[in-house]
Amino acid sequence: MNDKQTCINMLRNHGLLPTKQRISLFQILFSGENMHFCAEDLKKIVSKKGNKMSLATIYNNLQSFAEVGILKQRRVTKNKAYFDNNVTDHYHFYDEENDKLIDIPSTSVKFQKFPKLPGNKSIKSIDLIINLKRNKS
Amino acid sequence: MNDKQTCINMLRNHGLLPTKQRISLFQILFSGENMHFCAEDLKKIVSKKGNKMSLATIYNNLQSFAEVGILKQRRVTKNKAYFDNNVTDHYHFYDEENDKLIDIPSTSVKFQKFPKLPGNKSIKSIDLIINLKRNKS
DNA sequence: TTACATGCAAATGCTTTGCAGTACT
DNA sequence: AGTACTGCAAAGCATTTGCATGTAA
Repeated sequence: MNDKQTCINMLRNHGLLPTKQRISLFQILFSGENMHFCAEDLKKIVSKKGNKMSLATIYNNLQSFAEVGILKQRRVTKNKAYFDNNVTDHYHFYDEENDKLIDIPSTSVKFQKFPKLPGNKSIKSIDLIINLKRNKS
Repeated sequence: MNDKQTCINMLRNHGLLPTKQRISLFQILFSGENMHFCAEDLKKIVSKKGNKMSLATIYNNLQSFAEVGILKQRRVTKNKAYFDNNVTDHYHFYDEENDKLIDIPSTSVKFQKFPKLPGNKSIKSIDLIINLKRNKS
C-alpha cells in the first residue's frame, strides 16, 4: 500500500499533485499503523528518515490532506492541531497524563438513547472523547 | 444568585480573592443563562456594560475560574479556547455553520454498549460532540 | 503591611502567508 | 511553458508573562 507508485496514484485520486514531499509524507502516514500526531511530530519522523522538509510545507500539506479526506483533524488540546490517519468512524480515549489519544472502534459503542437533532440539521460526524484519569487504588 | 455579596461569597468558597474584576465577571457569567464563549466574547460583554478590563485579566481569570471548577473549557475549534458556564455533565451539538455549541442534557443520551477502559484508568469526563450539517432537503 | 491581582506591553508558540525559486505535467 | 508547490522568513493571532502599580484583608 505504500510503494511509491501507489502513493502517487492515491494522491492523484484525491486531486493532489504528487510532489516528492507529499509522496514522502504519504508513505509515512500510511505505512500501516494508526497514528495521532501534530505537525512537529511529523517533522521529527521526516528528519529521522534522513529527509529534509520545511515545516511550512508540512503544515500546508496536513491541511491539504485533511481537506481532501486523507486525514482527519481531531480536537485534542486547544493550542495545537492534531491529526488522525484513521478517517473511518471511531472514537477515542484521551489519556491526559501522556497527552495521548487511544482508538475506540465504533463497534464498541452503542447508543440506547440519542438526542433529537435541531430542525433541518443532520449529523455530519460524532466526536466522542472519554477523558481518563489514573485510578487512585 | 448574582447580587454582589453572593458573588463575593462564591468566589471565596472557591478560594479566589474577590476583586472588582472577578466579581464583575462572575456576575456576567452567572446571571442565569447557559453560555459558550471565548475571551473576546467576554471582553465585549464587559465593555457593553460600560466597564473596562484588561484582556490579560480576562484570560487569566478564565483560567483561574476553570481551575477551580467555576467554568469548564470545551474543545470546539483548534485555535481558540471556549468556555462553558454549565459545569454539570452534559453534551453538545456543534453547529459548524454558525460556530455555535448547543447543549444536550445528559439525560438525552444513554449508552447501550460502552468500551472497556484501559488498565488502571477511570473516567474523568466524557466529551460528546455531535457535529451538524444542514439538510440537503 | 503583605500577599496577590491588574494592566500594559513584550514575549511566546502554533500556524499561515508572501514571494522568489523550483518541480511537475 | 505554465501552473502549482516548496522553502524561507516574516506576519498573524490567541494566549501568557514580566514587571510596575494598585487593591484586598
